[in-house]
Amino acid sequence: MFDSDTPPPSTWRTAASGTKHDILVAASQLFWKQGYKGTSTREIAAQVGIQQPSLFHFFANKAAILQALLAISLEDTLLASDTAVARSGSPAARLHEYLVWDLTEIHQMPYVLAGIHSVDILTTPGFEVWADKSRRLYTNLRTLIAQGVAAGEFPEQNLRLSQEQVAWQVLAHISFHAEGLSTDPPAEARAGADFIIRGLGGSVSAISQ
Amino acid sequence: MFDSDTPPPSTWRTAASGTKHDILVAASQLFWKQGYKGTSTREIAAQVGIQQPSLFHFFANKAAILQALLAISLEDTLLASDTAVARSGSPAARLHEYLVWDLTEIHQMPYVLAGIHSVDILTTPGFEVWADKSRRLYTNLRTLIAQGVAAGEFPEQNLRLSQEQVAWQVLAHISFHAEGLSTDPPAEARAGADFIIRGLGGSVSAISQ
DNA sequence: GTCTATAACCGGATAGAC
DNA sequence: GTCTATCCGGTTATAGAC
Repeated sequence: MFDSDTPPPSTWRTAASGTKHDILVAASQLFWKQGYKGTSTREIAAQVGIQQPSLFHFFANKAAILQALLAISLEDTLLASDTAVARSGSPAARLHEYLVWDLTEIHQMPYVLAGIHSVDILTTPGFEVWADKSRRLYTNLRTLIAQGVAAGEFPEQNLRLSQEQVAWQVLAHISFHAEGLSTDPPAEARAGADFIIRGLGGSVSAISQ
Repeated sequence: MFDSDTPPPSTWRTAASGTKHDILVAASQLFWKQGYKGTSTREIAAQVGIQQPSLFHFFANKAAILQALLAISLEDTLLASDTAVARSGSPAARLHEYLVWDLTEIHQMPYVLAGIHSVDILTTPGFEVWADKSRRLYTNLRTLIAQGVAAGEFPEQNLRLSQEQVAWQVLAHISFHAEGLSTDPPAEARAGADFIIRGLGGSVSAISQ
């Protein structure tokens, strides 16, 4: 996906310790299990081992925690998908490579970045930036699939449905990982990318690893 | 999936009108968009056009609304998956047939049955019945895939991961339908089932429709 | 940077009239 | 069957001490 000298900026690797980091990890797990609105700031604080008002020393309000997680979830991912769209060569191979990268990230990061992309969150006033990034990410997915169709690697299909299918496959992996079911992350990332390429009607064996 | 003289019992078709039905439709849409905890009984009532306390004439409490939706979501589906597992013949064909039936139901029913199977709901005290049905449904999915592997229709794979992939594909279709993006439900149900069979490593063309 | 105390608000649910 | 009025517990956020 990236040349060895140009890795993607890793937002979450830079803040890998400290109370602020602990809050984000705890919040992401609780948002995944219970949803954003369903998680109280008391629960987050309890998980971290501090009192509820202490959260507001690190984040202005509850929504700021959510926005930090959206940044981690969307910024690198959008960048990587931009790169995948712009590059030349087999679209199916580029999509596969992007997916392996994304699913590998999911297995490596301490956050559980599901439950923060729901309809109501992205339509909340003040979240237009994230709604826009989310929309651009999904547009990139459709573009990659369309390129694959044009190249004869995928059959004709409903691009909007295919986009939804790909996006929800990623959520399947987040959930699988968060439930502690992962035993061989690289193998599972590959299995996830393979599943999607095959599902879209492509051939995995045609992609040179 | 079923002989023409033995259709599955349709829990949701029997209560297709009235205020109680309207409450379930409104609640399912809001639970999908905002989650169970994130949806207030006042919002549900407003959507139906009644005052909040009037809800409690039809349902003992908020959880009873959720349980009614879980019944609609799980009972027929579990029954259909039991049948798919028990029948003889090609496992891939039986899985495909079950998926087409399930995805077609999703497109026909007035409810949006996502957002009610989250971890925290199924682990709530008093919800053991639904947790059990959910577990049995997922076991059936794994069994069908394992049968397909044994029959040589699918390659060896991580059954737990495959189960997760199949389950989340169904959620992709619920979301696609709920967003009003559906234009040709039968075609989309088939496309969804095909995607999964191919994703699992099976051949769609080998399945006689 | 973390705490206690508390303000202001919103949640589910009940009582009882009509 | 639907309403108004209301209780009570939980929620976010602030004030201010240490």
